[in-house]
Amino acid sequence: MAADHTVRDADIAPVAALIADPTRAAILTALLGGRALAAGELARLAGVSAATASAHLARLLDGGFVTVLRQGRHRYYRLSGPEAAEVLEVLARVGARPPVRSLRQSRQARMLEEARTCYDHLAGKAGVALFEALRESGCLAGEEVTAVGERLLAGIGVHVAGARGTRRRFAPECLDWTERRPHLGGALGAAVTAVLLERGWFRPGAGPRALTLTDEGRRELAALFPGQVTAPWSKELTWHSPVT
Amino acid sequence: MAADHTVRDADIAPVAALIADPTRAAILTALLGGRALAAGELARLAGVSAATASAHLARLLDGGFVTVLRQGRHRYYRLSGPEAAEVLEVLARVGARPPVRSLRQSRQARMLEEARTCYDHLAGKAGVALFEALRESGCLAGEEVTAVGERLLAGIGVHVAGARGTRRRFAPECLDWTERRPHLGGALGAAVTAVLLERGWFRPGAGPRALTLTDEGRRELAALFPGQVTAPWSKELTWHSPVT
DNA sequence: CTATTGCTTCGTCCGGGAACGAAGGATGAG
DNA sequence: CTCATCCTTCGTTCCCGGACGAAGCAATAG
Repeated sequence: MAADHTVRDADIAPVAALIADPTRAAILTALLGGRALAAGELARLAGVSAATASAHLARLLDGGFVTVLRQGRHRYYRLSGPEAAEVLEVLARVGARPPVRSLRQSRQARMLEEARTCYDHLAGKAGVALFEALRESGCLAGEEVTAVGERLLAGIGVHVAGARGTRRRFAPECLDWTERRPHLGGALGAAVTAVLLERGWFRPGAGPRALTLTDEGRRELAALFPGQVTAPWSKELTWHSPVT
Repeated sequence: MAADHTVRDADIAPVAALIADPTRAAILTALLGGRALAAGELARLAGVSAATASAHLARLLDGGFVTVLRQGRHRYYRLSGPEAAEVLEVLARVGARPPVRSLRQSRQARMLEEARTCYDHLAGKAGVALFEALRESGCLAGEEVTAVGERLLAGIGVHVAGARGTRRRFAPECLDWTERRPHLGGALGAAVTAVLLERGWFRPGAGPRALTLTDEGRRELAALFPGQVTAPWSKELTWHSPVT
C-alpha cells in the first residue's frame, strides 16, 4: 500500500531461514491445511524422527509461525495465524514456475509492462523511466519543477504554468504497480503525457490502456535524456533472462 | 483466492533458501528499491567480496529472482518482477513483530476471530469448529445431510427440509478468511445459525459482526459434539504463545 | 504403584554451503 | 598493443545446523 514502508528495517533472512529447511517446509505445508496436528504426526509426515521434529517445532514456535496447545500427553501444533499462511502461499506461488502463458497473453502483458496509461498519465517501465530521467536531470525537485525543468518541458511543448493552475495536485508521485517505483502523476503528468501522444512519441497500442513507444519517440527521448541505461528508449541491451 | 490451490505441489523450501542467507537478503533488499545495480555495488552494499557476491547473484539469477543486463563491462542486476518484490515484502511484514496493538483493538480482533457472522451464517473459529464437528460426527457427507445429521439437527430445532426447499445452495463450504478452513454456508448454514442465536448459545457481541459464545452454548455444544479438542467450546486448554 | 506412550533435551556426527584469494575472460581507455 | 577495470570461475578452508539414538520428563492406563 504505502510506498514509504521500507523493508530495510526488518530482517527477512531469519524468517526465510525458518522456511528454508525442507523438513520445516514439509511441516508447515502439512499445517497449511489448518488443522492442528500432533508432534508425532508431523514427524511422521515429514519423514524424520520425533527428536528432529521436536527441534524444528521448537524453532517454528520461537519464530512465531506456529502455536502449540497441550492436550494430555499430546501437543497439537497449528499455524499461528493468517499471516503465516500468507507467507507460505506467496512463496509457493513464486516457486511454481509460470505455466507457459499463451503467446498472445504474454505478448499483451509484456506490452502493458512496457508502457500504459494510469488514468491519464504515463505508467509502466516507460513512465517510471521518464520520472527518473526528470529527477536525475534536475528537472524535478520534490513536488516542484525547477528552472531547468521548466525550460526542458517548454522545449517539447508542455505548458507548465497551465498545469499548475488547476485544482488537481501538481506533480505527485504515483506508485507503479508493476515496477514498484513511482511515476509522474497529477496535472503535470497528464500534461506531459498529452504532449507525448500529440508529438507521436507514443501511440495507443493493442488493448485498452496499452501504449507503444514509436521509433521517433525512442530517438527523441534518448536525445533528451542522455546517459539513461535502463529506459525503454535506450539502445538495445543484452538481457539475460533467468535460466528455466 | 481459490481454496483448491493447494501449496503441496510447489517446493517452497528452495525458494525460501534463496532469501534465507543474510548476504542474499541484503542484496535483495537493496534491489527492492527498483533500480538496477551493478554487481560491484551490490557486493559493497552487502559487505562481501566481489567473488562472494557474484556467486550469490548467480544463484538468485538461477532462481529467477533477478535478471541481469550487461552494459559494457558492468552487469546490472535488478529484481525480476513484481512477484519477487511481493515475496520480500510479505516476509518483511512477518519479520517485523506486531507493534503492540492497543488493548481495545486486539481485544476486538480477537473476538472477531472467535466467532462472527459471514453474511447470515456462523464464521470464525467457532464456525470452522462447528463445520468440522458436523463432518466428523457423520452429520454431513459432501453437500448433503445424512440421516444421523438430520436427527441431530432436528434435535436442536433446525428445519432441514425447510432449508432444502429454497433456491439458495443448500450446504456449501464457505472459506473462512481468518482460519483458512471452510465453515458451513448456504441455506443450511443460515438455518443453523438462526437456531444458535434463538437458543441463546451465541449472542451478538461488541462490534458489527461479532458474536459471543455464551456459557450455555459452551455447555450444550460440548455435549453435542464430544471429543472435539480444538473447538472454542471445549474445556479450557493450556495455550503456549510463541515467546516474544 | 508400575508400565506404556508421547514428546523433549542432550550428546554426537557429518555434510552443505558461505567466505576469501588468486587466477582467468571480457571490455574500454590510452 | 598494453594496461586497468569489472566480473566470474576455481580451489580451499571452515563453521553452522540438521540428523539420529539414548536418556529424561510428563501423563494416562491398569
